[in-house]
Amino acid sequence: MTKTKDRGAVALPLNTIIDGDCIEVMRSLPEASVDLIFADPPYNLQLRGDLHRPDNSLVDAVDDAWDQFSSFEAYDRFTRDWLSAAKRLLKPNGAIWVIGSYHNVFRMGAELQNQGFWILNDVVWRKSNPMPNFRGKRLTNAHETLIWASRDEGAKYTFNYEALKALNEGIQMRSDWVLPICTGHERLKDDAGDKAHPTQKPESLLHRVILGTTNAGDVVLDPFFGTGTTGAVAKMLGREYIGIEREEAYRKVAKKRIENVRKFDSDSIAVSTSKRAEPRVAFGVLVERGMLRPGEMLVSPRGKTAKVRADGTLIGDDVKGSIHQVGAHLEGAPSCNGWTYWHFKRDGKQVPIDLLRQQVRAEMREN
Amino acid sequence: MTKTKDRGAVALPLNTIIDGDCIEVMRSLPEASVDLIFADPPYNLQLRGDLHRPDNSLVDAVDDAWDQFSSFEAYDRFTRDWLSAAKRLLKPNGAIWVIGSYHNVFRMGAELQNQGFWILNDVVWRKSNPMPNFRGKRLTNAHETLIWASRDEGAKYTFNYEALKALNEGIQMRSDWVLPICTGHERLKDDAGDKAHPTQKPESLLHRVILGTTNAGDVVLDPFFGTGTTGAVAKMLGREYIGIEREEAYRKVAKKRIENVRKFDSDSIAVSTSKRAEPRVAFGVLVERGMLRPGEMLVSPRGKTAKVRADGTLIGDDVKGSIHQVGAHLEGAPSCNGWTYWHFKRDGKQVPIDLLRQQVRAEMREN
DNA sequence: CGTTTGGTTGAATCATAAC
DNA sequence: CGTTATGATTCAACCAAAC
Repeated sequence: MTKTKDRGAVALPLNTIIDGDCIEVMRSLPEASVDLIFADPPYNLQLRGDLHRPDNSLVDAVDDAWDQFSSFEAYDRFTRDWLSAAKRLLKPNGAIWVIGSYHNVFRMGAELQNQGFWILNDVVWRKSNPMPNFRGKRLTNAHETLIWASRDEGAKYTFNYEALKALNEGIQMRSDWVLPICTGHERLKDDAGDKAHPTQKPESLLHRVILGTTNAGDVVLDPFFGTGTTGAVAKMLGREYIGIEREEAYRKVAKKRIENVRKFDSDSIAVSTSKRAEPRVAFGVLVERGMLRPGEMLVSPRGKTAKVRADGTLIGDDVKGSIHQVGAHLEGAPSCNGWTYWHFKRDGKQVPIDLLRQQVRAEMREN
Repeated sequence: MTKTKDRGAVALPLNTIIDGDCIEVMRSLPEASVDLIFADPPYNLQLRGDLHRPDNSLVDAVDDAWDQFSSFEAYDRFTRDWLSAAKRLLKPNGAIWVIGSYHNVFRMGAELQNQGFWILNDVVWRKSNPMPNFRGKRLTNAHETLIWASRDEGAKYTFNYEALKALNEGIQMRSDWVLPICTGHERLKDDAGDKAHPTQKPESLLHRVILGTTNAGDVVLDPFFGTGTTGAVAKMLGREYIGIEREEAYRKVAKKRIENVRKFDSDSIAVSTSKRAEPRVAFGVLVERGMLRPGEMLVSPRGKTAKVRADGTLIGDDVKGSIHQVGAHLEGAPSCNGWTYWHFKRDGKQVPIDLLRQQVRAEMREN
């Protein structure tokens, strides 16, 4: 899996997690060699005292040393340094994603502009299940903000418009994304059973970022690698990753995690480019949320099969397209409701995919 | 309707629209005299050329002179000046709302922090009907960002938690608000039938802001008044407004608009309040009034018991003190609300002692 | 085995009046 | 001003145990 790309004198260590401070490491890597950077830096939360829930339990806050800065000036200096090192690494048509909260995102956004990055969108991750405001003193902090920017104004950045549109019921993707926070089995635990990292991001978020703004084979670098969500999703989607992480415990967890990830096959990774492909339902969301996996086979009541692709389309023996199109073709029918036609296997039984849609709808209703 | 508030030498011109540059005007008004500022400054859009829809019609872009700045530095200087003038105007417990897009909001947010404002929330206005991205080159820009900040860290800002919770079907209000953009009858037209202002904000947005973060009678200032949405909603909700606007055409439209607005009656303006705003009642008063008798046993939901003493304290097996102290001790909790924790028996049923406090408060209101 | 219930938790700048 | 005491406050998701 590990390989390198030679860029003149220095090699680019692909699909590895580099130990060290991200600024120093980035400065040591060859310039103009990376297609996309995804960065989830410390938020500088500035929490004051303890916080208890109404039931008197204590909230496990982010109080790690790596999130502490002495002042806005110190945080700005840090931001300036890592962003300029990142810019140097990007190819001319490369792009960057950063994520943050109101504590730090305004400073990151301003510095991106100061350094000549060109903001393409700010994107709101609307959390379907945020932590409430326990004291009733403010609004529930229910979102985080991502900024997507190209290296320079006028850059020919990558944007898979049709793939994201397919993920969004055939309607063009908006700048607000409703996704659950990372919990349950996806949330990595340490040996003691506690969360391995206080701020692990959901794979669904990275799925959308990487699918939408890179091509297969692109190099994706994450300078604040943590537990390696970026690397795991990049590997699934057939992209090359480079992680930088200075905490040994995080590196260890990330390495093991990514080793267990299987790359989806090429058919599954291919995204829609046809303007005709306009699925009328958000089948792609099931894939994005991990309810169905790219490469997984769906079955019809009469035994026809088709394979799930990462952008929410299907591929059969001699046909590809939406769940409805593929179903109609296999049945020789003018139309077909893919939601009731296609089934997946769970515990030996065949279950219609419509069941999964109902689950998603239930979650969406709650917003 | 027009009136003034004297603050020493200079009068505060309430419910008027002041002609002039907002920085100069704000500097001329008395300091620490305003409860809330709502600011919708120029976004510095940096548009590059005309944009046409797929049907070749031309998009009517924001290309007004007031939105043009020569550089980020010029925009930052402008932001610094109007924000510092605004901060001077705010009462110690005052607060500010600003709204912007990714073009300017990061610079505003950073400058708010630089000047010592304390960010309380960033709020996403998620547009239910945004303009699509006609070129398919980016995500649909479907939201704008508001920042809510108090004048200083530690300020006792106004937040009508219960009112916003009621607006949200009984669930606490989140930081993402889904509201339609301003269209239809609400969208003001000029004499030629064109939109009177390119960026008129919906009244629903200001309704939520003003209802949630001011009290009736508070002074709300808008330094970029435009067509006066802030003034119109402030008047409806029984708040005093001050508008500053340098364009005569906007002032004229705003004045006429607000004259036609009727204030809601007092009952409609009153909002749900929290228990915190209710007068404090000493537990001993219940004993004093014979609602509970010394020697009577109180019971917790989980079966703990304590005895009422004549001085309004409780005594348990190995602890005595206030209803809160004894409850906290018996539960091993850092704190405990004795009013909801302790119950007395009436007709065989367990009733929380908070019911008795409500009776006392009802009697107090009648006097 | 399916369903219900109870417990836990998540990037959080989370109190205030009285003394 | 600091200290002490009162007392207000939660939503969705997941999981394990109970039924």
